Amino acid sequence: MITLLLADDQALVRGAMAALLGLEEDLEVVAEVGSGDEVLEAVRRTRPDVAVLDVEMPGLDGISAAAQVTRELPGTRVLIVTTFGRPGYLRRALEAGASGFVVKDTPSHELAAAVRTVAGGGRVVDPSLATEVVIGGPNPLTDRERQVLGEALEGHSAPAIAARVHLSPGTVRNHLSSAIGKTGTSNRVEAARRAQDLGWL
Amino acid sequence: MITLLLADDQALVRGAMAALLGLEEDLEVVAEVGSGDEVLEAVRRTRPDVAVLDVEMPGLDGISAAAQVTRELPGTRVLIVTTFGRPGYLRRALEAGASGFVVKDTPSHELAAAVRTVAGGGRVVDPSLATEVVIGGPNPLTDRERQVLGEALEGHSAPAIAARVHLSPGTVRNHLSSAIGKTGTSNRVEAARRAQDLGWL
DNA sequence: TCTGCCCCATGACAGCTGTCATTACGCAGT
DNA sequence: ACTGCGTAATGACAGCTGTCATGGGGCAGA
Repeated sequence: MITLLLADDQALVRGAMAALLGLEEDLEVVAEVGSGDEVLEAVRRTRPDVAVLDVEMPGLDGISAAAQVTRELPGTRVLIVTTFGRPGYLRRALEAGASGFVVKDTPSHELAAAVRTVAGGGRVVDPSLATEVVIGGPNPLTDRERQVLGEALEGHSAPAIAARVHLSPGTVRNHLSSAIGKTGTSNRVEAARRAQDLGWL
Repeated sequence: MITLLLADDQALVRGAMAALLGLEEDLEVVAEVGSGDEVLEAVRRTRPDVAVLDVEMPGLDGISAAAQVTRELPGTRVLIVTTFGRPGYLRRALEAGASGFVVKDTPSHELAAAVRTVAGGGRVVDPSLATEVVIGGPNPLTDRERQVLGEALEGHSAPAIAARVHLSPGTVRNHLSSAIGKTGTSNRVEAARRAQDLGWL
């Protein structure tokens, strides 16, 4: 019997996945949580074979939670299940020690198969994303560029961003200009969107 | 026996919801589709009692699909299930003839209850969103403002938007300025985000 | 040590942005 | 007929944006 923990902020989706996996003879959902902050505690308590984590969650995101779990309780393997198939997510998930990465577009019957593979010590990776990771290469943005781009995503102006991160407006614009160049876009909004799509934020 | 159609672009979520609802004695999933374009055809073919539709789907969105269904086959009632609890979505869903509106944050066991209520001719509406609709009031944006704001959301500049919608750059800026005023924001990016959150796009 | 990279900053430039006043047309409702 | 609204356009203004050149400091690797 393979025991499972499910983490997804959308209660309906979480419950539905529990129902889906509960139909399998050899799988048992032993814990469900709705935020990344609760994952570690629940894993400590229930010691599941596999933790199925969503990336987008309030509080701690699924990838950070995966890092916690693989560091403290390596007996529990991690399978990341996410809405957004961003190459950067996959890279970061694997760096965090996740054993599998599946997008929510995949057929539902493959989820149980992925869980079994991961539980058996294997790895499951979306093939189309894997190729994108190879093509896309590593994240070229510096820390400051990411930070400033993240603020720009909210719609703040350069002077506003400067005040928030304690820099001069001119420096903010330099970082933005650099990020625009690296993303191959022509303004901060496009740059922020592209960076997010590639998982560079 | 209540028959159901499920529409959600994420196969995993769709399958999981089918599993969840399939556990209920009195419910039966008779059709599953992954895009809004397929909804009407599937409803015509299977004549379900309730169509459970996601809003965010490729092609035709869930609300437009709901309008098609309630117009052509009023015997099938529509329950909208969405990730984003935007007030404007609720308003538009009800205008489109939907009988229920549920966000994916709601507990999974309530979904079956919502389905039964809708099937019985009742209405299900998320109470917190209902109050927001009352407070928020109707969409104040004009057609042009929505159109221009939608382009701005993509990160296009005023001259670029002007070329796309066949207007003068000055006129585009006038519409944007007006939209910024109506949303109570201070630039086009914030305005577009706010408008989207309120379901005004 | 020297090179390279990241960081921070300034100044200058052309171009874009948000606002306002003003004009004009068409199309409703009164 | 008159008013109001949406649409479209222009011109002007201050301020913001993206780019470039240039300077400096720190910190790693060769």
